[in-house]
Amino acid sequence: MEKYRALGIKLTPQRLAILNYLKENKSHPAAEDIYKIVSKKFPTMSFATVYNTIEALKIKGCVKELKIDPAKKRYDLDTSPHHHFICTNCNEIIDIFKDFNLELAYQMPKGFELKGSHVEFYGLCSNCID
Amino acid sequence: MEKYRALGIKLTPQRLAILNYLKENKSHPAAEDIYKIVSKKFPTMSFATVYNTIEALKIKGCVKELKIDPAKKRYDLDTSPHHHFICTNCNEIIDIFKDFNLELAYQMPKGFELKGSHVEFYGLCSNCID
DNA sequence: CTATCTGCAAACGTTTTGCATCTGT
DNA sequence: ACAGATGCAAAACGTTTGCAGATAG
Repeated sequence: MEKYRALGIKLTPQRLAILNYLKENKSHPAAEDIYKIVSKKFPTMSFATVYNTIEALKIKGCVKELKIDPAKKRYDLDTSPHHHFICTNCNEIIDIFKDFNLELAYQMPKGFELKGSHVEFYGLCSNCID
Repeated sequence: MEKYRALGIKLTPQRLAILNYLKENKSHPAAEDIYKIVSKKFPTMSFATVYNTIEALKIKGCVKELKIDPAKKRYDLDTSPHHHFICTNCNEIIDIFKDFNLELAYQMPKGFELKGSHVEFYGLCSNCID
């Protein structure tokens, strides 16, 4: 937690609750998921605070925004490079930690600067397969 | 064009213009881009028609919806399997035709059914690199 | 002829914003 | 003390919907 303070992020009780939720929850929640849970503890909390906190974390590079779910942005506290599987039925996202060396496998055209890559696997998760 | 009629899609003048635009334009346009251009020819055309046409094409598998741009859905008339590079500055998307054999490279956990994958490369395009 | 499409406007869900008040450092 | 956060409500944005009238096949 000192890590965040050192980055110049003010640690309000609401923010601590959001951070705790993100740490304990690897389901890559959307803003609404965060709001639903954290507002149980802070009933007056608003969406603005959720978005504001995420924005602050994003700027400091402490949160990644996932583009995998077209309906809403989802967030990942784990900023280490990894990939994702998304269930086309229930939209559950699971992490995939494996390096596919794609930057080596593909040579960009001249004049482009390749910074990274992300693989999205899709299919059915074990809950949806029956 | 007969291809679409055969699929049971009615080819109205608006739809023909949308299809032509998508065919001639490989920039993976969003609904608004389509609307802006096609409504020059059909000034009374509405967004509903753009979305309706895209929906019809999607259902028939003639268009893919890209999740690469978090701000808005973008569409691709090329439904053959391929990947994308997105410029983190201007959001230009370019096609990458190469098979990385990712389905073979990664074994999903038991109980999951892997259907496919998509790689998103990101970085700076040649226009934004200076 | 009729199933389907168009165009308009209103509704929707998510995200952003303005602003007065409050609070962590 | 004060930069920056909160909470509220309104607005913005892309997308979806309902419906009356029009049209492709």
